[in-house]
Amino acid sequence: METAMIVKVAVSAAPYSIDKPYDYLVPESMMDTAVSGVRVTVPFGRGNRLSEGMILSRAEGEKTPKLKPLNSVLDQEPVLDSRGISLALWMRQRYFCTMFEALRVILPAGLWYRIQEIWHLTEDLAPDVLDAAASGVKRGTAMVEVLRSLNGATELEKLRELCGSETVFTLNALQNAGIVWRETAAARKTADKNRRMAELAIRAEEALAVTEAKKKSSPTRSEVVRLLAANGRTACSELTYFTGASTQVLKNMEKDGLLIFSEMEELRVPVPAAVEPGPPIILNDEQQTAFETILSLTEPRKAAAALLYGVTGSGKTQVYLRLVQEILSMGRTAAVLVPEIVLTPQMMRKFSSYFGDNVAMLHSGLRMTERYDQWKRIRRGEVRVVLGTRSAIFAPLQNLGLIILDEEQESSYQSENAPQYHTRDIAKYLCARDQAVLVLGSATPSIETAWAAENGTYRKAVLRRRYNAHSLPTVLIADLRQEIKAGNPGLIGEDLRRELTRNLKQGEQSILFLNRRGNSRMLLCGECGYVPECPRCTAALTYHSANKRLMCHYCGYSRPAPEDCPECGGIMKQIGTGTQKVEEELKRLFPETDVLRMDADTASGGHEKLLARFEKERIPILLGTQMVTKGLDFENVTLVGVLSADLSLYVDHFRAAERTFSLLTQVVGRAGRGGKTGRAVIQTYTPNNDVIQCAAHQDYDRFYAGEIRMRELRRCPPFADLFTITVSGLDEGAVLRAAMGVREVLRYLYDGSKEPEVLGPAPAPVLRLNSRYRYRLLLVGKNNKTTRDQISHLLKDFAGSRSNRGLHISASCNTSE
DNA sequence: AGCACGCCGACT
DNA sequence: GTCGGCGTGCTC
Repeated sequence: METAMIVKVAVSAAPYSIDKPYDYLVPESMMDTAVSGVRVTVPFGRGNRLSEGMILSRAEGEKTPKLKPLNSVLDQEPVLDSRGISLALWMRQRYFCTMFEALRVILPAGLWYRIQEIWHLTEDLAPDVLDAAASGVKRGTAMVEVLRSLNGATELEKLRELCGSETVFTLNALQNAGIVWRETAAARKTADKNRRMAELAIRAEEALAVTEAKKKSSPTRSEVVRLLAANGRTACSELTYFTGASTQVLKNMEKDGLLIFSEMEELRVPVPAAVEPGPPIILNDEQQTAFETILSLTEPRKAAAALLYGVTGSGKTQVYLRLVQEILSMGRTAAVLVPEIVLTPQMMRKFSSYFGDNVAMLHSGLRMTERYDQWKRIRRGEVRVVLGTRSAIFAPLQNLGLIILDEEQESSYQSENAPQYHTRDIAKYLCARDQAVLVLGSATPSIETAWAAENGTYRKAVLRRRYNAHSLPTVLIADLRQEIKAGNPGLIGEDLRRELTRNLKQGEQSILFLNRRGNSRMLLCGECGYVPECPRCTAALTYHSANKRLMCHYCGYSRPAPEDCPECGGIMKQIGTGTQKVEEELKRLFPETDVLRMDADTASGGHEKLLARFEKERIPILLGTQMVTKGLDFENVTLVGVLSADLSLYVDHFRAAERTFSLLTQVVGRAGRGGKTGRAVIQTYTPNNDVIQCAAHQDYDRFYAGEIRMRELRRCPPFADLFTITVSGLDEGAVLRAAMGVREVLRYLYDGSKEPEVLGPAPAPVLRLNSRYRYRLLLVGKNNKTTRDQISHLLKDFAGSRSNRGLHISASCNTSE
């Protein structure tokens, strides 16, 4: 038996159904560098296409003919240790993703490479010799022509676009004949889409002349040129937003000599100014007790978790700071996670004032390179505290002693795209691994966390006193049904109007909150009722006033808003209860008053700026969606209005009540944080609803008592887990049939057992997304290894079956939506 | 998924 | 005869 050095590799090209460690030979030249935790490129599949991979382990083994050698080693030293590899393995079975998908979220984006295959014509061959040889290969002559037109070398993807599906076959045949050769390059992904700029390549008048002449056939080009002529150099992302031109359109325009691209350095994220070291932290008795309770968990060096239940304004941050100080003094490290860091500047300031260079801030605003640098600093042990959002949980801290999840109930802790990990799960895993303490902080804990604290799984520490001891706001529940009876169909009822008037008179500021995501405003034909819909999704297009375009919030499709109805020629009207509509109503009611609107439409310029304006210029009314609820802390705000509390309450999701309660409680807590007592007005059509009542009284305990009963009754978390299995594809009938097939498999599997229960298939909330129909099945049971393994098998079987060609299947557990 | 192989019918 | 369609099986 001949032996050789063999490595096990997680291959990125392997989809879920065939994901496993693949064995590769280590060539002599890579003997020193090909160790576990380094990334490699490997030939994979029949065509030996190059794929990225990561070495998981290495050992001497039998040399079988099947084994292929590694192609190259990408890292000089490992980017992941064995514990990181174990984490990826754990995520793989927990989130139904491939090993490589897990690795992709664990490592910082700036570290990743983009594999390029560049094909060259053999340079030293005379053209006629080359042609003669190419004519012997199927489609060879055409391929050679294409390559010649591209100066003899180009990327595989480009050739694919131009030559179709048989490209790889033809190239391989040409390569065997010595006519072309393949270069593979692994380029660092540095291009950030926001930094790519475009400008006109020729004089504006010339460019306009060209495109205006062809305006009929290529209106988008004409739009792009007009915008560039008016604005000069513009970011490609903006061009896309304002004109609807795809990247392909822009690329083609470059090719035709109309545009040139350039890269612009993104603005540097301001380095937190050197802050004065903070004064010693003095805790009040309640905080001290909470601090000691949690600290006592660190002593036996056994993994443990605590819920820090602290009402708004009770000073949770002070407790966090003290805990981190203690952990550092023990020689260990700490991670502090927040839902959205740009909204917690006070927290960032505090952490830098107490921990200085010892703390690394990780948030989405960082440039990829900056993020990568922070990662390197953490890895080298130069940083011992990390403060950041969701993905900061993967910061490579050594000797971890403490993880804090602030506002642990926030849905932003769950990733929206595969793998749909929840930061809390990862934190639990890491704490168990490192015998660290997990602190879940919240004024409105998730029901699962509160349950675990109730039954003793978590310790519980409580802060019930508001820090500055000012009283709770006076809350008024306004009954919108009365408004309708009184013939006022508007969005702002009498009570709210009265309170607003009072605030305006007193020169105090107000915040109005529209309990709805984003800004949804549609166009509707006033005559025939036609509503423009997305051609790719089952969704109405929303109207954006900033660019006067209709856009799809799901897939990004956009087109110019028509003035007349394309069906009947009638005049198009704007409808929807978005913030813009509220703004108009406010203008009617208070014509003299400034209103600052903050939503998805206006926030592109950065909401910090808007918030700063609100505070500085003392603009009387701030109107916004979800984002106005978080972290706002303004002395002069004495009135908060919730326009329609029902909007998020009657949603078909087991978390609807929890979210609404949390949202309303936070909003109400915004009022009167200065010396003055605040007021809150909650408008609703169901004033007797328990959730709204509890939120109005800031009564979490009562809310919890009611909700936990409901969860048990309905078999929702924490009493059962909800697995969602989604089947998608282009043909609705095929998707539905396949989903029914999956149901049969599950029914058969669980026949006779009480659990798990199988529900569905039902259409997804957005049935068609990006031209794909989606049907879902629900599995109600316990998220344990057995069930996960069964689902995993099901997914693999499904993907492996011929009859499911063109269909896709995925699974997730307890996810939002 | 992505690719090659191989087996058939419709053309030069 | 050969081109290209699609069904089938494999990925170290």
